[in-house]
Amino acid sequence: MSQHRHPGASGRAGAVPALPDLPEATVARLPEYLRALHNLADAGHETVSSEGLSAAAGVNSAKLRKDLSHLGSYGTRGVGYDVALLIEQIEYVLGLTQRRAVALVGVGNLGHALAGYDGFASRGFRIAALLDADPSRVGEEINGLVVRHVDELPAIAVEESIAIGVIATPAAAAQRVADQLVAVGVTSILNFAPCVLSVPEGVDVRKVDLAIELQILSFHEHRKASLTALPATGGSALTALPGGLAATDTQEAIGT
Amino acid sequence: MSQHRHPGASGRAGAVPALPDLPEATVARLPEYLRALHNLADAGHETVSSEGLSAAAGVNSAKLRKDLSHLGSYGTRGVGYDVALLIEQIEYVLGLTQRRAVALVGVGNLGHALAGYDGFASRGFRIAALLDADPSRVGEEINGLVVRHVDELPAIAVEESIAIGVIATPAAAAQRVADQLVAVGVTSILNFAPCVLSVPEGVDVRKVDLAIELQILSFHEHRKASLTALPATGGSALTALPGGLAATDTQEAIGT
DNA sequence: AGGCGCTTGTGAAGACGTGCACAAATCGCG
DNA sequence: CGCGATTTGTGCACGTCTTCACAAGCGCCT
Repeated sequence: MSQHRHPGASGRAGAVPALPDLPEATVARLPEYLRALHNLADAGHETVSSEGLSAAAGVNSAKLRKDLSHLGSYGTRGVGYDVALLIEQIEYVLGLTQRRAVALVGVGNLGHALAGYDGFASRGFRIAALLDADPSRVGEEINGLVVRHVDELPAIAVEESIAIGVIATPAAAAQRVADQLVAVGVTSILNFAPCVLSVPEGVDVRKVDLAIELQILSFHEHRKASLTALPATGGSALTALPGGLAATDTQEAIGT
Repeated sequence: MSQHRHPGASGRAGAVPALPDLPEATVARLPEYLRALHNLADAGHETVSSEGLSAAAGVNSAKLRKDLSHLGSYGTRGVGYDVALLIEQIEYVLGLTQRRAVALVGVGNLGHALAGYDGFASRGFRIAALLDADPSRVGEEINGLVVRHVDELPAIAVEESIAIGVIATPAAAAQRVADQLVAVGVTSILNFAPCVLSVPEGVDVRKVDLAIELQILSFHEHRKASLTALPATGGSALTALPGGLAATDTQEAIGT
């Protein structure tokens, strides 16, 4: 790409696209901010303070300001952030200005649901292909897309320009699919199969395991149960917990 | 930490086993270890070294040892860990020794898939109720369970002892459902709706947002693209990256 | 124009997580 | 019985993330 002017332009002579290498923790929160911003925009807000936005996104306001400061100074002191401008900025940084094609492999139970999930399209992704290794599933039409055989992947990768692969197969098949995706040049994979994937350097894999989330909750349940079973150390032990139970990823008691 | 207290048989000597408050990062990895251990057990292994297990789980071996050390000393120097014993220990700590009842609210696209997902049952969870607010969906049978109206929640919470609530509704309905779950005593919620939930203190909420995962991958795609587009500053900039691209949560190039 | 209230952006400190490197411990074998 | 090979458990240093607290900047009102 040549000079990719930021959406909002905003001067800064010939500034490079200059994706500042954001902290990973910040990157993980940007989509949340983006969603909150869209909600605010729909509600008619033109500007929002860090306090307001952080509340809508469920994070600490200082954290939000620091996160946003990493992508440049797009706020106005005494006023807040311009909602529309911030949306453009975040979408640019996240690479959402171009609609990315997603190949979904495995149209079983979960794959079916993913194929019909609205959230993808509304966030700038386009499911470009549905694939499965089971011949009996090939040909089925889901949500306007016909399921094709996974061996057609090379051809499909040429037709559509696949940017991201989603694996929703059983664990036993996941590694093979990953290899096939990598072979056709896919460098980002979202893995729903409960297994570890081995991929060459430069390929990013994110994993989502629904059962793991439940197990983490189970731990906290177990822990809470064992705590309430202890009448000792005064009731304060339970009510005075500042945020000790709070998990890194777990949103906690926000109050109203 | 000298006296090993086995989950099942151990004598529950008045005092609660006193779950050592594990670092949250450790808790999040335990389920992964558990899965790897089950695989090893199925493959006939009786013991496993930290090196072997960490490879199977896709983590650093030192990290694994430190994680396991938090739950006590269950390894044997020079030998490794007893697979069966470690499975018991982790399952105990995670509270999986008792099968927990899960209420799934929202049987739309995603809810349907979750209702049919094998991974829950095989990990010690039991979907005890399917609920929906849409009367036209009530009565439908999915995987042997009949969908009931969400207003029946109080009754159901008494019948079954619901430990965890799963929200798979549209975002607009999620907060109301969360309130209903909290009202019947649920203190752990897994939220698939793309919104922030507000819950009272002591209630744990974990969120899974499929679109967010894709957006994070999109960022890395965008970043990789902008890097390869820059021939300047010597090729070293690209090849010399030690692990700079590596994401905290993203598994990276494990090589073979 | 000047002051005042509000909000951003950031320095600094602390909490947390990670990974190296090594001492301690165990087994098997001669 | 002792020795070496092996592997766990952990002290320590380093990097990342979070949070507080506050100066700098902006707009509005008088």
